[in-house]
Amino acid sequence: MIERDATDEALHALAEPRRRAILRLVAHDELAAGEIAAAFEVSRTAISQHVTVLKNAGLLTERRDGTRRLYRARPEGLAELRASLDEMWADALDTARRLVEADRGLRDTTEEVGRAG
Amino acid sequence: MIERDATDEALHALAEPRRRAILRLVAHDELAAGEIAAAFEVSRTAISQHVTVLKNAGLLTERRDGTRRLYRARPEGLAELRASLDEMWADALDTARRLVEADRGLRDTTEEVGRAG
DNA sequence: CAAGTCCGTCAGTAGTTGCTAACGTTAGCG
DNA sequence: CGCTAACGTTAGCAACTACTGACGGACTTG
Repeated sequence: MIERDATDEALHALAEPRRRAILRLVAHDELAAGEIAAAFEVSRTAISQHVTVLKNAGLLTERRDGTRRLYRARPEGLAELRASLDEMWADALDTARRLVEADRGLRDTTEEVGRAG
Repeated sequence: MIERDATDEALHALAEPRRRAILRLVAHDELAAGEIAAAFEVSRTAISQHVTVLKNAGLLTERRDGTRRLYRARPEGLAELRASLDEMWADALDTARRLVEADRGLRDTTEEVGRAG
C-alpha cells in the first residue's frame, strides 16, 4: 500500500480514458451506477471499480436512494486539481514569460539575466 | 499498440510522480539529461525513459549541445492540457453553477440562466 | 420470512509499466 | 584512428492495473 497525495490520486484517476468518459457522463446529470455501466460495453464490476477510484480521488459524489446509488461529478475536486497544476506550472510559465521579455529587451541590458556558465 | 490522443498522453505522463518531479526540475532551468538523472536515485536509463514520455506528450522540449541534450518544460503543452480539461469540465462546472443559482433564485425565475461568455 | 433488485467486494488473469543491465550511437580530443 | 564522455535503445523482470466471474450486503415488495 503506497501513500498518495490528492494531486497524485486525481491525476491517476484521470489518466484512464474510461474514467474520463464516466466523468463526462455524470458531468451534467446525476446517474445511477447501473445507468453508467449500461453506457459501456464492459462489465458492471469494472465500472464500479472505476467509480470507486474517482470517488476516492474526490472527483465524484455519491448519493443513495433506496437500493440505487447516484453519482455526479464534483467540481470542487476538479478545481483543486487545477489549482495544484497551476502551482506546479507557475515556475515554468513564469520562466517562459521572463525569457520572452529578456529577448525583447536585449539592447537595454544594464543588468545580468543570469545566462552564464 | 493502442491509439492515444494528446490529452490522454499528457495526463498519462503527469500521472507518474517521478515525471512530475522531473517537470518541476526543468520548469525554471534548462538541464542536461545527466543533471536530471543525478537528482534522483534511480538509474539514468529510467530517467531517459521518463523524459521520452514527457517529450512525446509535448510537455518537454529538447535541445542538443554537443553530446549533451538539454531539456526544458514546454508551457504550451501544459496550457493545452489545461484547455482540454477545462473543456471537459465545462459541463460539470456549468451544472454546478446552475444548481447554485437555481437554489438561490427559486422565487425569481424570470429569465434563463444563459452560459454567456 | 422469502423473493427480487441494485450494487459493492473478493479472487484470479491477461496486459501494461517502471525499473536495471548491457549495448549502440554521436560528438569532441589526441 | 583510437579513446572517452554523454545519451538513447533494447531485453528482461517484478509490480501494478483493468478486466471478468462469483459472491454477499442493503433495500423494497409481498
